[in-house]
Amino acid sequence: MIKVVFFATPDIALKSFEFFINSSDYEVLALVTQKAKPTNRGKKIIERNITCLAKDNNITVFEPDRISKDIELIEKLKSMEPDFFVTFAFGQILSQQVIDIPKIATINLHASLLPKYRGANPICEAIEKGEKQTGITTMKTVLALDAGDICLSEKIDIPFDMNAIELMEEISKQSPLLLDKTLKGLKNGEITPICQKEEDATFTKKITKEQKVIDWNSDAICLHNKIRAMHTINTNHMTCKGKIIKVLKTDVVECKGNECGKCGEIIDILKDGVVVKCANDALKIITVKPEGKGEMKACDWIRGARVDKGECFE
RNA sequence: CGCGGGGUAGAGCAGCCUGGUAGCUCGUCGGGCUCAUAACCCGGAGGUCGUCGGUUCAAAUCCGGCCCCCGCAA
Repeated sequence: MIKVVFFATPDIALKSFEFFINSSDYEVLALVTQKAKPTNRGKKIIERNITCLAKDNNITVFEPDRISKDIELIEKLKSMEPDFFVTFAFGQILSQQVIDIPKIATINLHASLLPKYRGANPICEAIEKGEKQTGITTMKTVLALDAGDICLSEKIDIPFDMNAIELMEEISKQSPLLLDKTLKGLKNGEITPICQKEEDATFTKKITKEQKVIDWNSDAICLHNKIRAMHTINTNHMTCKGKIIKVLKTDVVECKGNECGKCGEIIDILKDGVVVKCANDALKIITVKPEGKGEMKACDWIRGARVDKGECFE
């Protein structure tokens, strides 16, 4: 039995955590996660799915404010004598003291093909940059962000219409196997971690509020990438008649010349979408979510909103 | 008690303020026009107006309770 402490917070790590719990090769000693914060409307505190899963399986849950400074917790973890620490979207930075606790190694799974897209936001940014492929990488955790020696990686294709949620699901699905192979490989000495080429490293940035607003003076392809990158997590929006309209799904439509309209203008209403002129080509809006409403087809929305061809989005 | 929008036909909405015949754009079904069509014309079906109660001669509309969905902010 390989003894593991799992460090994770959001749902993307859920399947991996579940894998460790259910596998007879592993013993999950504890889950370390971020404290649940008041979220949603009202001020309800909703327990995270991963915490529920741990509790359902009688696994100890730790929710430190800052693990590196929690001496009591560090001592507890030491006394558990783990073989591995596995971190996957944990959300806190570990100190060297914590990294050194497990007998074999502290391993991190990162959602990109390192050394590209290091940092907090690799999934969205890979899509936004129009990448046709990304992946997941396991590495030995070091103090510098996502800079540890690489154990294994797995490539994942990004089709033209894939959004961030779908990519996350794919990553979530493929992660357990990669973690399994990594841990067993390291334990048996079959894996020799390879250091990253620092010169190839790129870093992702946090998403800002301004990035969420659709700028119709961009190229259609850029907007398409941006919208699927931000899908549901940090959805892009536009304004129409003073209301916020979130844009969930789009496609790029060829548009010859610049005579067909100005940027942001609705140039066509089709059965399956609303076509809006961009700097280059046009964007077909397929699915939207208006302020206060649920997700709906763009053509359904435009029917009820009484907006016509020729009008502009801001 | 964080702020706010909403629940009306299969879909998206209007109507509510100022109670009195269930409306619009689509879809669907039938028919017509057409070489043809996602276009056009004619006709039809389809709604306990979220739910419970109150006021009233009369409630989608006014009043109160409850349920559900969503946006912002964090």
